Amino acid sequence: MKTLRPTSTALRSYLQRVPLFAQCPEEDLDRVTGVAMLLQFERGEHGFHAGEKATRLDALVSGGAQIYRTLPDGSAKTLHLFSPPALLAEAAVFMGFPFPASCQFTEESLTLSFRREHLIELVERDPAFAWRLIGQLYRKLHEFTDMIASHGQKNAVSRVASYLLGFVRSARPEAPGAPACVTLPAPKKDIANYLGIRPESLSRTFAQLERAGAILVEGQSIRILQAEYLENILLDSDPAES
Amino acid sequence: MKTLRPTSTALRSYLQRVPLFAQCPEEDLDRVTGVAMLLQFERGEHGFHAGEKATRLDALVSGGAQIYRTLPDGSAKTLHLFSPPALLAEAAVFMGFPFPASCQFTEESLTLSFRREHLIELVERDPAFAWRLIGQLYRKLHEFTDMIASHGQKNAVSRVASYLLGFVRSARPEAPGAPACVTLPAPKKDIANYLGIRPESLSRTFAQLERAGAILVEGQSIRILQAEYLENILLDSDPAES
DNA sequence: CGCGAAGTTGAAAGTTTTCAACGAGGGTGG
DNA sequence: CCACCCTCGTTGAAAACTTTCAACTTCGCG
Repeated sequence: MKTLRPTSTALRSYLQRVPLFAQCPEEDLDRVTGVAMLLQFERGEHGFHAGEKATRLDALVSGGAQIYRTLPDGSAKTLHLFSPPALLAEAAVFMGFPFPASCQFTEESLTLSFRREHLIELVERDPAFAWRLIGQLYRKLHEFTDMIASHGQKNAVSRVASYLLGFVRSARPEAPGAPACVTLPAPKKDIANYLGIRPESLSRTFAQLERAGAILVEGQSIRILQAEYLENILLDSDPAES
Repeated sequence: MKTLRPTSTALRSYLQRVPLFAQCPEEDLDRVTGVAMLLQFERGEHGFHAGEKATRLDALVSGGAQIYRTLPDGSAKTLHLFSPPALLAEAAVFMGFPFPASCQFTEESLTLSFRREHLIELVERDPAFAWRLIGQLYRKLHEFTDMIASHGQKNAVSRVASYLLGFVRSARPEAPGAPACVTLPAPKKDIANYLGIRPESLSRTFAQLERAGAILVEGQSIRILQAEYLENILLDSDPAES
């Protein structure tokens, strides 16, 4: 981890992309800019470990990160894959609790970080900030809801289809007919872990969807040729029917 | 759904068992008691449906409820199984958003319910209340985290063991050596759905654990004879080893 | 008493995991 | 600059597991 020394205006432009701060009044932004730090992490480095007391809030502004938990048998389960902009473990930080899971950067990353006490001060000064925070937590709860529902899908193909469509839906003010292009937020082995399947199964599933002409895999980026095909997989496990 | 007319003191005693209100100052409790309703739901009845605007907060005080989502293919996935006392969809209510999932009572149940506007008023009057709310959301997030990690477990036996141990750990100020007794919060088919397996698989898994002498199944209640055995399943998929 | 839902059990079918081998890419050191 | 090594990804075949389908039992309730 390295602490960078950016200009104040650079900090400010990063700050405006972070969900929780985006709608803050100018006055708060000024105050926050003064206490923000810009940190750099290398690929594989940890942001925090499960059990540590939360004292700092990291906002991912570039790169990628994953939240994972170590299971009793020693293996790791990825709970969340983050692409910027994203807040990492905001709930634990605000409550001052130990982190319930660990955070590792899947690529070289930059975070905008704040010490806990500064944030608490901010909440107490601005009641609307508390509501924004609650809104963020709601959003995260909602994401987990989606994730658990996805994991409920019977077979690997459905889970992968569901995962890919998640990207198509979220980032799409573009041409509706054009083939959307998705860049995976982490190496495929991590994606597989997140989806609850083995890397081999993910590979086979991609190959299968590629043979069907639904997608085109080019390293870490995937072109969605027939979103319709993927949707049919979710509707019924036989996409050829419709 | 039926609206009951309990005495004010009865309401008050229910209220004190609800997490969010338990630590409220007397003054707030008085105010809340005045606007609380006691509702009765029959088994199978819905508390709310996905997509409806959240206007009322239900706190489960007796019975049981499940939160589920309908998947694209028409099947339902149980996201949460609640035993009293529990808050149902508090985040959606406070944010005034549509419910992201549906709520159905798995047994005849009683809820202590509040209209949204009354709660908003309460938050604005008492800033500490907002923190309690954030704490609740944190707890729920944490639960989801556990749940996703559990679902990551490879085989059905591990998931069931993990599920059972969850009860043992949470409700256990009792004798450490004595066999703990768990009452399932819903019919087995719903438990199976929640665990992401088929009812048949759950049945077989229970039978298997019973043959091993780890548990004793008596209808909806399960006696844990060897918690140690279950823990070993999680440590390594071969409990006989240790 | 009898119906219907819930639960149990068996056997076959279908998926995923596991194990193993191999190829491609990136980074390091000679 | 190239050889080497290690990780990641891919592919095949066998093993393990869960689901599916079907029949049967149990339980609760009208």
